[in-house]
Amino acid sequence: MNKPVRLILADDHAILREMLATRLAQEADFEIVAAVDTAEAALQAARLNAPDLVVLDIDMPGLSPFAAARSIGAELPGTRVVFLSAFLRDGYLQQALEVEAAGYLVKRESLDDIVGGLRAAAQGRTVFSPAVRARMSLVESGVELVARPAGRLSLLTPRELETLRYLASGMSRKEIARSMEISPKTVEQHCEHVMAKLDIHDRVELARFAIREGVLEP
Amino acid sequence: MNKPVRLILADDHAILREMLATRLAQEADFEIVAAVDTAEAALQAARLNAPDLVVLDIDMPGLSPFAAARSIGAELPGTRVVFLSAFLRDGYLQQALEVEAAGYLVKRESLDDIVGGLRAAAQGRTVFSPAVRARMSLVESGVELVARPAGRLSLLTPRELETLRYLASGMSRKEIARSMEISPKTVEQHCEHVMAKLDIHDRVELARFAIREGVLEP
DNA sequence: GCCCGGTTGGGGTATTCACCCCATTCAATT
DNA sequence: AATTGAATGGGGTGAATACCCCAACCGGGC
Repeated sequence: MNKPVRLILADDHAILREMLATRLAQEADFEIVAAVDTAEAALQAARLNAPDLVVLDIDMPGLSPFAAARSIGAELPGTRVVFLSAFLRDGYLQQALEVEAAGYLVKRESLDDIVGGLRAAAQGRTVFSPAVRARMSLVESGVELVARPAGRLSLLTPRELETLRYLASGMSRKEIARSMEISPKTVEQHCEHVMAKLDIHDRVELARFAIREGVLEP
Repeated sequence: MNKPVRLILADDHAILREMLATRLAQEADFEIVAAVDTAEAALQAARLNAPDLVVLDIDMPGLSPFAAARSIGAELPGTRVVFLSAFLRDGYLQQALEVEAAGYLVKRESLDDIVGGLRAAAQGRTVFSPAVRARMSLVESGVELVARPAGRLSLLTPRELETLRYLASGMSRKEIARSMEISPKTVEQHCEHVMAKLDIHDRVELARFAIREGVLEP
């Protein structure tokens, strides 16, 4: 009989956290050493317990789960991190790859698949949900997915960022041109650069990106 | 011994849905008649089974859970609806009150509290998470929430609201048509009605409106 | 019965958008 | 001096959008 996988579970949704902890505790090869509701608490618990696996929900307030994962990776060589999120976002995926996560699972996945994924991750494999893998192959076949530490916003030049704000606020190119005192054609040029750099192909996605990044109020 | 509470569970996160179904099935007084991943499927299942309780996650793609709740309320007098969401938003709360929901629980609540809340809702009580109640008293001590004049969202028909969610998520009319299984022309028609009713004239403003109103994630 | 709103479709048009091509200027680096 | 990147412009194309017209069906209410 192998030693059980000692794991820490971090999710701010108590209902999910408690149920998943209960479920994993029923598995003979899992041992929950902590179940917490912030990335910071997960980091502290990891330092104390040096677990085999840390499961981090991405959508938690407070300390960035990616920052916590980076610290864990630096301080605890024997501890692997698997991300769990309700959403599949390029920004999440990029950061997960950047911190060399052991996996990225989405919550629409079935329970058995997730438990199986965690088991595989504990055994040293790198696990991604099918939807995540699909997104990865799409991206690498098109534009390269190069890790950018400061977020994709830093790819933009000042003028492009300014254009993004106007674009995401819903203005037409003509209106933006008047506001920026340049030609509509130049606005269009900036617009194309922004979209290419962010791998976004329509204005609605652009607006949602801007809102998520905090450069624009909803 | 009372008859068990027959309930339908709708959440697009399979992991949450399956675990909660398992947990409720262990309770002697609950009986799961369906566990689905869209509001539409929940509505159909409710029509077939006339359950005592329908638990609807709010953050699901497709048919608005509030529209589904309205239909259930109109067609099935004996069926009560409890909303479950990761987020507490005024827009959600307002719509939940509008459709006379039996409750609004947030996922940061502990499992026992949520199970207890569902039990209380099945017994006829109206249940709100503590955070939701706090928000309600805050709001009603200031401005009226329910009688808010800015309920422009209520101007939309169910089908228009559903279209709005797709529109604001960035999909083209063709894609929406496929998702809704209607002609692109009808999507366009709904789109025009939505824009006219909301006095909005482009998709970016539509997306920001949807995000502000809580019908869509950023 | 009759009307009306909701839903479903189609036609047409002008505008805008996304995406390619291209050139020029200018400052900063190499 | 040469090059690179940013910013400024223009042309053109195909698709999507916003907005107008119209009709049919159906269900509920007056």
